[in-house]
Amino acid sequence: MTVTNQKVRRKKDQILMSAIKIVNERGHEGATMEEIAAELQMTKGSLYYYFKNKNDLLYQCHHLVLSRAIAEHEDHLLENLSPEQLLRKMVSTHISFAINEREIFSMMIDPKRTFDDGQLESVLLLRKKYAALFDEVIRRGIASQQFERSEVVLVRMFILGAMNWVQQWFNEEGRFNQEQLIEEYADYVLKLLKK
Amino acid sequence: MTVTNQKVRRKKDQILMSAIKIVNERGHEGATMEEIAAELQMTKGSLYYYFKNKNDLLYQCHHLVLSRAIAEHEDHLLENLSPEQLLRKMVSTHISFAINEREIFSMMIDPKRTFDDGQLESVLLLRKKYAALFDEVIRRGIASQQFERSEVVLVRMFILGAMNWVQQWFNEEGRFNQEQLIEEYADYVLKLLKK
Amino acid sequence: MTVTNQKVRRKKDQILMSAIKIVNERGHEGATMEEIAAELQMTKGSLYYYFKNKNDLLYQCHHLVLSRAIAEHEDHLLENLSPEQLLRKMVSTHISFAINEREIFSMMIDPKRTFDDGQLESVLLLRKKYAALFDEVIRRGIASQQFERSEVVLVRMFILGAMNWVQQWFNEEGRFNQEQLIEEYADYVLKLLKK
Amino acid sequence: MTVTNQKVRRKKDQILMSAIKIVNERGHEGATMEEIAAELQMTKGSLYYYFKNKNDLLYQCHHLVLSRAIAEHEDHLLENLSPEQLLRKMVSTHISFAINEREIFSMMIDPKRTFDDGQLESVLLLRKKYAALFDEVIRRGIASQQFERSEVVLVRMFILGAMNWVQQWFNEEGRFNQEQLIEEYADYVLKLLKK
DNA sequence: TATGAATGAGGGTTCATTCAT
DNA sequence: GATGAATGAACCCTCATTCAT
Repeated sequence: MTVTNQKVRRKKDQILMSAIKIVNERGHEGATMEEIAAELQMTKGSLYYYFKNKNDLLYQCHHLVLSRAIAEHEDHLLENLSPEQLLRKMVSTHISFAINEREIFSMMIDPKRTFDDGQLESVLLLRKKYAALFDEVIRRGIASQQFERSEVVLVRMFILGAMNWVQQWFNEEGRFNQEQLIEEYADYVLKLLKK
Repeated sequence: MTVTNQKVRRKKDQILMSAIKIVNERGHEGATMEEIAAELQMTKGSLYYYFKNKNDLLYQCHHLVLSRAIAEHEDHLLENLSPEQLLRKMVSTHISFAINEREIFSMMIDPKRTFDDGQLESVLLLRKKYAALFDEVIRRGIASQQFERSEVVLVRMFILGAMNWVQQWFNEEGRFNQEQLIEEYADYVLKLLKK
Repeated sequence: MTVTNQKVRRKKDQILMSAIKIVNERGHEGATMEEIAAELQMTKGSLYYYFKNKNDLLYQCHHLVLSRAIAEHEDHLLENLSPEQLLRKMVSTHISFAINEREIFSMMIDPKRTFDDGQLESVLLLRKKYAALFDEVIRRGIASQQFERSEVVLVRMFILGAMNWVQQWFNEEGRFNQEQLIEEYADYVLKLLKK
Repeated sequence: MTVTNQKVRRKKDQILMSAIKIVNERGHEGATMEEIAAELQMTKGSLYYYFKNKNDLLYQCHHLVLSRAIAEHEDHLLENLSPEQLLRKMVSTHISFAINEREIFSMMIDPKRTFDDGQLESVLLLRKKYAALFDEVIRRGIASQQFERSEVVLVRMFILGAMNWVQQWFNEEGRFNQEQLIEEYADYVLKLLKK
């Protein structure tokens, strides 16, 4: 990759981070190209040098986020842990993303109304991949007879939903800190799954 | 209340129903005053006779839906059921609302972005009341030693999150229908809570 | 037709005239909705109450103009004149339109790049109708053996082109006035056609 | 001229050819500097090394095309042909340009809208020269008593208009090909002029 | 009460143009 | 000579809101 491409890549990433921040503050309809640009002391027009249009920008935000989370989960999968240990790590990763990269993760909501066909396909693929990681662990647990047989897809949805919701209310100053929250939630998840 | 006021009240309700429908279809940013009015064969301008502005209309939609859900839960609470039976009913009510009043209900997700201060206070109050209903049942279960001791607030958040998330993916044509979904989810909830 | 519809109709016509004027001065790409509105002391946004978008406005301009010209030609056709007399009248009408309603007529130029499929079809139909009026007269002349046999379509194109071009250069203060021009051009046309 | 200047000259010509092509495809408002540059695997910015601005580029396109057409006509004038033969050749040249250099040639239609004062003067001069070539032939024909006496300017306008119009409708796939069209049109022109 | 009509602020997008490197 | 990057003005269009009737 040329030096130039690296610079473009870095700039694109900056814009993405800026966009993610604004979108999270204002919602993806409330976020304007103007604001996203202003965050980086650029002008609206400049964004179009890097992204085809607002939708494209939004799409790439989404893509970036999901990719990172997937990568982290995949690292865990390579570590050769028991299903329970593995799942605890994944819960931790997921909730950490949801809280600490709140801006990023909250974009998981409602792609169907936002993206066009080409983008949607790609996003849906990535989401499927993300979900599959959890399904995989759950299936391992069932196979090793540590987890109860169940509708894997449904229980995974249940768990992901519970964890995603954390962003809506979690607040560092509240009664629980992040670690406690994660531990507690991991317990819930395992109680749900184990025999 | 005068006859006139009754008529106004009735019209307001019609508008709310129309608004709820459109908002559920298009999202609250995608819904336009034009469409909401058209649904009732009115014109945009007329809406402003009944509601101060779009925000006010949206707020009252939200209020209405949340109130109804609360009322339904409260009915269950009066029925003198076991904590388990009660919770199953509440899960059913909640998920039904989440699916059928998709968008309006999901305004719960981020009211701070939508409502102004006066409205926000009222909404937050209603939400607190809503949450308290679940806490109440959980506490009853713990008191009767059917449910395990736990951080009531945390586990309630976990459960509500799991159920809210349903709107993101549930689809009538999928592998599970609404009833099956509810039953399964109720099982999960109870597995989580019971000793 | 209701009174209201009449008022809308009249307003629409005003806007069309305004649009025609601006488009003629600036070209249809150079003409902005802003300017068209300003001409009538309206605001940009108001135009969208009457027309779906710029393209629609442009389309209706075009349609209006052609319809009027067609109507005038059709009046002549009913008058029971000899092909030569008829053609002289049509030349007069066409050139008059081209000069006096310059703004209007110059829109006949290049619809393919401006209109979308639905509009294009309608415009093309109207143009075909317009052309057919001339073809009809030419055919009558040939049938009555006053005009020479020829490729009707081609010779009609030749004639219309010659007349349309007048708008590009004619100028009231020039060596010829409008009447002289029309008479001379009618002579050319007939010289071209007659045996 | 230095070697460098020659290279610049050659590059300028390449750009002009590219611009002419794009303008002919997209119209002079639809053509973007980006596209023109892309055609030559250059970047937008580079064009500004060779041309002051888009208008300048357009102007030079126009100038080039018009000059070529004039040159071609002048070649014919040197060939010592009869007025009729000469005119046929000129009709052929003109129509060929009108069709093949569609957009550039049709800038002839309204230069006042496109060019600034300095450019306009030059263009108008060139056009006058162009028209004069036709007038010359017509006068020769009248002088040699082959053509009928007439208002030379008017009849020339008539003829040029008829030929320019060809761009509006001619289409390679139509009933007539370019050669047939030219022959037929030449016949019309001569029928118009000859005694 | 209801509406037709108008408004204006603002958003997304395009593109000619500039300029440091 | 050439380019990458940025700019900003302008444009089309949407929509909540207003107000006279």
